[in-house]
Amino acid sequence: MDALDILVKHDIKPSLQRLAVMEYMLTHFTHPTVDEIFSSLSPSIPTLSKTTIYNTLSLFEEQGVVLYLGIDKKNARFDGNTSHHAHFRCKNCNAIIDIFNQKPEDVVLEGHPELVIDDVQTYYTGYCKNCKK
Amino acid sequence: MDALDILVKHDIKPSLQRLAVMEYMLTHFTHPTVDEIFSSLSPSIPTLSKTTIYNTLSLFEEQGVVLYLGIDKKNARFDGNTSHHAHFRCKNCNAIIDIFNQKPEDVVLEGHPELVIDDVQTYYTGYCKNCKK
DNA sequence: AATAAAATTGTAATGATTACAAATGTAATT
DNA sequence: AATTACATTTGTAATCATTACAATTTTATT
Ligand SMILES: [Mn+2]
Ligand SMILES: [Mn+2]
Ligand SMILES: [Zn+2]
Ligand SMILES: [Zn+2]
Repeated sequence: MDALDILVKHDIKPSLQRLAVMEYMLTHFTHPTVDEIFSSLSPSIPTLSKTTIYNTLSLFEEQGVVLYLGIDKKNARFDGNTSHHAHFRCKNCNAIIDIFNQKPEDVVLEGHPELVIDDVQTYYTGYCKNCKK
Repeated sequence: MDALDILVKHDIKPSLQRLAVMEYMLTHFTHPTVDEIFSSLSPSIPTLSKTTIYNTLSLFEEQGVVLYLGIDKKNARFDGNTSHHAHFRCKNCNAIIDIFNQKPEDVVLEGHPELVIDDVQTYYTGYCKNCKK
């Protein structure tokens, strides 16, 4: 399913800018920052504004087509992969790595029937292969 | 174990300000923000500076006596309870609730032997008892 | 008491995010 | 095709939590 399909399916009008951002998120599962997305798209869309990136990602997040990651203290990170997975951040190089082999934590719900849980994010912190030792 | 014990055990010189912050964290497991801590302590320590709160919490976090929580998009949150537990944030009232009955996720390590994992934080988002429906 | 080191304080700088109004683009209507 | 309404984008300015830093105060050492 390509960028256009995803946008129309979520009732998001597929403007040039929105398509570009969606396309970027579907081809870069690097959990990019706003600046990284802007810097990458800016050359091909010379009139692009950083505000549009903020607006677009905010809209995408509301509609559930991207994930907001609060794993990085400095910048917001976004993930075009909305399937259930956790994340690891290297304290040294700040890389964010997907952790797919995680057990679903829905067992937790048992203990808190009074809470309505919409989302779960698990963030690991440590050192990646290149940075350890 | 009281505030003084914890500080000396972690080689943190127990100044008046540090003791006050530590004492606050041990009696308020509400995951307070810097402002909340400052506002609460400021009356009794009139010369207190907000920078000191930042410095102190940063030192405490390095020494592992408090936990930094990145669950809140706006402000940093801190937790005087460093035992393994997850957190829930209500999208409406922004309250942060402890989730204790969680299975340890160390099973995840099996799938990523190349990573050195120092810390895990799990953040749930949704609506609390008062705010749901 | 004098000196050195550590901690605190106040103020200024930083920088990511948000607010907002003007400009542009798109769709509907006559 | 012109007009109007509406949605989106853009640029700039404001916000505000956090950090940097130098001056001051406190504490330890000689
Ligand atoms: Mn991911
Ligand atoms: Mn807690
Ligand atoms: Zn690394
Ligand atoms: Zn609530």
